[in-house]
Amino acid sequence: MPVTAESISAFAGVLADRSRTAMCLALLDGRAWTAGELARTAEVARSTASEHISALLAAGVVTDERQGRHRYVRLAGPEVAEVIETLGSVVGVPVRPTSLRTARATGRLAAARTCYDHLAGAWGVAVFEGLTRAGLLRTVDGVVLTPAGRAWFAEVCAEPEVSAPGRRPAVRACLDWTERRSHLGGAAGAALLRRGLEDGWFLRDAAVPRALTITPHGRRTLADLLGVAV
DNA sequence: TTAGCAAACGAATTGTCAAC
DNA sequence: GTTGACAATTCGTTTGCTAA
Repeated sequence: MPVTAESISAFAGVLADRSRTAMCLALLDGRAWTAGELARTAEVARSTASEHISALLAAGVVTDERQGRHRYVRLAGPEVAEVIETLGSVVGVPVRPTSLRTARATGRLAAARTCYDHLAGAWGVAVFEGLTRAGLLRTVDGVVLTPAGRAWFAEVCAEPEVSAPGRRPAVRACLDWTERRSHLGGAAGAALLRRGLEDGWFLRDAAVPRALTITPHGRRTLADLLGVAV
């Protein structure tokens, strides 16, 4: 489909609403949410949420899947997640926390979080820079995986297809809205987060959606592999 | 001041699931 | 098969904002 002023403004127009943006921010965790969960997150009635979800579906921002009486909604893909994350970095004026709970949640998200299916926050940026320092990524004229980087991901993440030709780029520099620097997106970023969760480097924070906790084992592993410390 | 529009809400309806 | 609970959707109405 050709990119036109109309198609871009239609996409942006759908995001230009506080409730729909709140839903998209929740969906950045990469999970599928029910309409009811999204309604609670956006602090609107279920009926209103249903209308918003229809608008997001029509614009191609999200996809849905019906399972019984539930309707599961997720972001249409990592490209959409990166657009939202990048928007956040552009407008990311620091918000003064209104409570201790908000301050803690903001701090945890800034330290480490998921950006759809890859690692973001201070740890995400540190990993990106560690990969670059180690010569596994080259960041001149865009971001590419070096031959050493391909071998590294095949060994560490046990996923040789990270660099295989496909629809999704192997690596992407995704602008981090809290750090204002790049973290690792693309297939390699997703593989690294998957590996980290499977191996217990990171734990999902039950209290703060999208937030991740770096375990002592994760700190040691990332320090050994990439010389990364935050 | 008024008309038009978008967002939000609540009530009613529909569909699904689980227990009996 | 029936019934109650729950989730999602539709529809009509209200509210607030903006432009004329």
